[in-house]
This record gives sequence, C-alpha cells and structure tokens, in this order.
Amino acid sequence: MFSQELTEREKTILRYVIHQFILTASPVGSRNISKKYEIGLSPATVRNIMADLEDLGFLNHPHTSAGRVPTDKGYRFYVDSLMEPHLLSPQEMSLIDRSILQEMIEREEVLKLTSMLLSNITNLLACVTYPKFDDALLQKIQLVELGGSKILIVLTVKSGVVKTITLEIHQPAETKQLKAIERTLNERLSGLKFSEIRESFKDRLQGTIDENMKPIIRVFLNSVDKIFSDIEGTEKTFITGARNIVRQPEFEDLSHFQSIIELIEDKDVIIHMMDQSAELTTEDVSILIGGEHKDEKLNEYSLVTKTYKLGGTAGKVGIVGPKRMEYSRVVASVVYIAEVLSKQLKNTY
Amino acid sequence: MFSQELTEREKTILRYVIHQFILTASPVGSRNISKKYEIGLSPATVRNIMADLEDLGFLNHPHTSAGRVPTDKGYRFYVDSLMEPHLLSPQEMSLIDRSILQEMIEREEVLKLTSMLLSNITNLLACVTYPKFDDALLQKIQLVELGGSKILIVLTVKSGVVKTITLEIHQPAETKQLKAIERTLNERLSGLKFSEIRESFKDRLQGTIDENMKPIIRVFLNSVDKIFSDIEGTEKTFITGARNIVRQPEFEDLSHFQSIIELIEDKDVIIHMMDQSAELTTEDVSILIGGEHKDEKLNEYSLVTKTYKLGGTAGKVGIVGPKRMEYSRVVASVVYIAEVLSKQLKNTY
DNA sequence: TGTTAGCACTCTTGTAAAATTAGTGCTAAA
DNA sequence: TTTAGCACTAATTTTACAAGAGTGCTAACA
Repeated sequence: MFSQELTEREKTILRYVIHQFILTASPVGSRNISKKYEIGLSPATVRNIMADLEDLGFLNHPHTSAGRVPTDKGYRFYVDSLMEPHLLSPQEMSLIDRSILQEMIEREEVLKLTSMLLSNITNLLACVTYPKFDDALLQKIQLVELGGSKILIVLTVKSGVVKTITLEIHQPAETKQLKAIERTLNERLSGLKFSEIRESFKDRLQGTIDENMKPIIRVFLNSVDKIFSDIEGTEKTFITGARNIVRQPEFEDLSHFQSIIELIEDKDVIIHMMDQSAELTTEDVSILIGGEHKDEKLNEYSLVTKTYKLGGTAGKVGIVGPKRMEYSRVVASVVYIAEVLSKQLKNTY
Repeated sequence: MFSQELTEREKTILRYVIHQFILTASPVGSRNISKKYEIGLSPATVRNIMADLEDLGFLNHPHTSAGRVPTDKGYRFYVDSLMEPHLLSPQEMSLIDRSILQEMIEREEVLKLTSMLLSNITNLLACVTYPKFDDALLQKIQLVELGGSKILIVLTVKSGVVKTITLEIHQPAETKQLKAIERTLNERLSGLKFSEIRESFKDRLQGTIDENMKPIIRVFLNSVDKIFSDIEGTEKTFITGARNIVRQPEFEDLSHFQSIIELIEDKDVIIHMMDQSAELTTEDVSILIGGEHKDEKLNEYSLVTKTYKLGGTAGKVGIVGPKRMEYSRVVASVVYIAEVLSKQLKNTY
C-alpha cells in the first residue's frame, strides 16, 4: 500500500488534519495546524506537506484558497494505520453493562435498548439487526390447528429463536393428516439451513408421500418462500438516533435530509448495507467509508459495524454517520456493545 | 358557536383566505383576494373584513404589513362549516381499488401498501395502525410445547388474527399438565376482551386448580401483561411518506425537522395521538388541528384519521401534515381508503 | 351606513457592491 | 530543507439601497 510512501511527518500532518476536520467539519488550513498542535513547523512547511498529501490523494481542496478536507482514501488510511485505539471510560462501560446486562427483558427489548444506547453514546444513527434466519439451522417444525382452514407453523431454530407463520390451507385438515405431515417435514428438513430449505424444499418432499397429503403439501410448496424467508428480520431491526444526526453541521444543506429520511423510512437500505459489510469482515469490526459502499445515496456517510452472536447465528450492530466521525471512539463503542450484547444473549437463552 | 356571528360575506372571505394560504403557504393580503377571486369588493373593503375576522380570532397577523394567516380556530371553522366536500377523481379511486383490493397478499402487506398509497396520494405523512387487541374478543388459547422449558402461547381472536408469544417456564412441563391448563384457560377466558383478561386474570384463575399446575400458572400470572398486552400493534404500524413532508415550504426552518424525525422514529407518538383522536369521533372522520392535540411537538401539524374495521376490532388510517393542508382532498382520500381497506379485509378473512 | 380611494408607514425581500477573512502558491532567503 | 513574505483567490459577511406587498386610517362617496 501507500503507507510506505509516507514519511513520519506526513503521517503526523495527515492525522492532525483529519483530527481537526472531525472536530470542526470545516476545511482545515495550514496555519491552523501549525498553531494548534505543537509541532515545530511553520505554516509554510505544513502547506508543502499538505500539497504533497493532496497529490497522493489523501486530501482534497474544495477550491483554491480553502483549507484541506480528507478524501475517502485519507479516511481509509487514517482508520487503517493512523488512528489510535480509543478506550471507553469506565463510566461509559458501566453504563453499557448496566443497560444491557439486566435480566428479564425480552430479546427484542434488548436489541432496541442496545440501539438506543449506541445512538446516545455516539450521537449518530445506530442500527441493530435481528439475526438472520438464513444461516440458522432448523431444529423442528410444529403444526398447530387454528380451526377453520388455518394452521400455524412453528419453526424452532437451534439458537432457541422461534418463528411462527399462519397459513391458510383451503380445506379443513384432519389432525391425523397434519401429524403425518409434521413428521415428514421434520424427518426431511430438520438440521438444515433455512436457505437450503428454500432452495431444495420441492426436491426433498418428492416421493413416498401419502396421496391425501398432497393438497396440503401443495400449499406448503406455494408458501415456502414466505415460510422460510427472512423478512422477519426487517421488522425486528431497530434504527434509532436520527435526531442526533440531523444536528450535524453537514445538514445545513437541506438536500442531505432526503437520504437520511429514506434511511429510517425503509430500514431495508441499511439492513442491506450491513449485510454487504459482512462480506468483508466476519469477525472483526468493519468500516465502510463514503463511496466504499455501493449505495450512492450514502456516499457522504460511513458505516461501522460488528457482528454479535446469538446461538449459532449472528446479527449486527452498527452505526451510520457522516464520514467525519470520531472513528476511534465509535469503533470502541460498537465493539464493546457488540460484546456485551453477545454475552447477555448467551446468558439469557 | 361563532358561526352565527359571521355574515355570508365574511365567510366567503375567510374561505378564500384559507384557500389561498393552503396553496401558497405565505400570508395572503387583501389586494390578492380582491383580484384573484371574482368578488365585487375592493381591497379596502376586504381589508376591513379581514380586520374583523382577526378580531374574532379566525385570522392572524405575523406582523404589521404582512398578509393574514389562518389561526387554529380559523381552520376549525373552515373544516366544520366552510369546506366543500371533495370528490376523488375516478382515476384516483381506481388506483386505490387496484392497489388495495388485490387478492393474496398478507394482511400486514396490505396495511403497509395502504400507508404508502395514502402518502403518495396526499403527499403527506401517512399512518396505518394495526387493530388494537384490547377490544378484541379472545376465541381460544393453545399451548404448544417447544421443548426444553419453553412453551408457545397461541392466541386466536374472533376476527381471525393470531398472536403468538413464547414463554419460559422454569421447569419442563408434562404434556398432560399443559393440556389441562389449556382447557382451564379456555374455559375461563374465551370470549373475553384482552383488556378484561389483563385486569381480572388472577381472580378468574382462582380456586379449583390442580395443585401441580400451580408453578406454571404462576409463570402465566407474572407474564399476563406481556401476553395480553397490545405492544404488537406498535411493531405492525406503518408510517410512510416522510420524504414528502420535508418538501413542504414550512420546512425552510430547520427546527421543525426535529419533531418530524421524532415522529417517525418512535411510532408511539403518532399511535398515541391517533388513539386520542378516537375518543372524539368513533365513526366518522376525525380532524385535529394544531394545538387541538395535546402533544406540543405537533402544534404545527394537523391530523386526519378514520377507523377501519377488521373483524370485531378497528384500526386506524390517517395522515399527518402541516396545518395548511388541503383538508377536503385529504379527508376524501382518508375516508375512501379506509372504506376500501375495510372491504378488502372483510373479503379476505 | 356601508364602501371605496388615497396616502403614509412598516416590514420583508432582493441585489449589488464593498469589506473581511482564511487560505493557497510561489519565490527567495536562511 | 525550512521558513518568511507577498500576491492572489474564493468564500463569507456586511452594508446599503430599492422595490414590493400589505396595513391602517381618514375622508369622500353612494
């Protein structure tokens, strides 16, 4: 990478520029750096270095006679090599512990709480997604007669999560029949991933099926996508803290609102983006800066995410904020919260 | 009321002023009225009338030498007595019919779609709440063993809506025991309202209960609020169209954003407000203008809602927008959509 | 008595010029 | 290699002024 090409001094200046920009949100000039940070260099020298950094693509000029602004590449280098790890204060950690580690609250409550906590700590938009069923292993299926021609399908997953769907079969079913179907489904599907089931449901139910189960099986076939889909996650994903983000100075210009509004209106956008970030780093924290994520609408934002564990599956916690964010602090918060959340979920279930 | 005190001419002027203000969002002056609307009166006369209307509290002055702006009272009089009913165009009606009356979509899909449709038609913030369980009659309770010490409670309501809750009982239960409890619960609770059950659960389960059911019953007692609560509704309430509302000219000043953001962030605020509106008018459409609703944050907004029916229970559809909205059109849209929605839900379930 | 015309006055809005500010790039000197 | 100095730029803020819209009031009119 380019890190070899940068001298120590250039790195220092770059760090200061980014630091300063993060604080003030306005282009930072050479004199400013030379004064504020006790570096034995004159503005002119700093100017030269900044010009070099600009040539290398780490900084940018909105126009002549304005200070420098970090580019995406600049931020990237900053988070990769320059940033000093931030330690949460004991108060913050204790706040997180106390908020999340309390017993006796619903799982969904925990997630919502976590999201609210994260957005309060970072003053940014926080998001906690529900674990994806896709990677979950089906433990068993139960069918419950609801009366009329309705049945309730209860899916239990290894991690202990339960999902229910009501299904309309167009004829009243006999209890015996349903029991038989239930047995068959369990024999052939349990232990598989949801995604596998979706793909191969039809094949797996082929053959050796009692003739008079057929009509009901057909209903199942038609609804397989619905039953084994993942949309649940969308409903149970929590996005909080929009109030914080609109206070950021970058919102002086109205147009940016659109994208944020859309963000909280359909969670799908964020969820999709968080999925995308998963592909890059599974274990560690993932940082996506500006144009690095595919969605154009979010070119002006960065995304910091980390997975948390729930049984065998994993959800994500993360934040969305302007590219100019205190990465070190945000990363520390996200990481710590994800850990506490994992711990809490393990204890309770 | 004051309607007696207003002459025909005053009413006409008031109507025109409000009309004009709805269109332009900026204070309307006397000359403007005198010219635009073919009224045989000079600006000066109009001025006099407007001054009278101001004394009566229907209009307001931002400052000397600005045009007049309707007050809440002005709007109230307008929607009560002045407004001409608006007829939706056949195109609009057909659009609504086609969107909502399609078969084979999930109930929740229908609600979401309805909300989106309504916000598109009105260009305002639309909201569709899930029917309240509180007023629903419990049809039956089923208990399903999930394995381990977990059970799933399935509540079926008269309207066909089903609600499920997983419950952790701290000891493994025997099938026979559960069946017995299930029977008892059904005998004593079915046919009652959720709200009644919440209040009297303990009393109803008093006496003649088998000794070894006790521990499980106790878990039920502890969780009764959770089981028969209404929070489900919050999750299944859809709020859409925020992107529209931020385009309104009243958003030139940033501060107003806060309230809107909060509105879509916790749906509770809107849901609560819609509940509140229910107290006023159960059957017909309800209009709340500016300060008429208790939540200060929404003093600058109006709320138009109507109930729709689902089985024995009722949900709400409504819109939130700046006080300066085309009430007649909005009312027409809300009413029509609520009707179509009721029809659709009746057909499908 | 209700209506209108005229006029002075008040605010807001728009625009253009001027002053201010923060910052750069370049050259020459240390 | 670093620094100081200087000319130059682009954005921002200030200021001033003119135009427009609207009111309130008084006096005249039908």
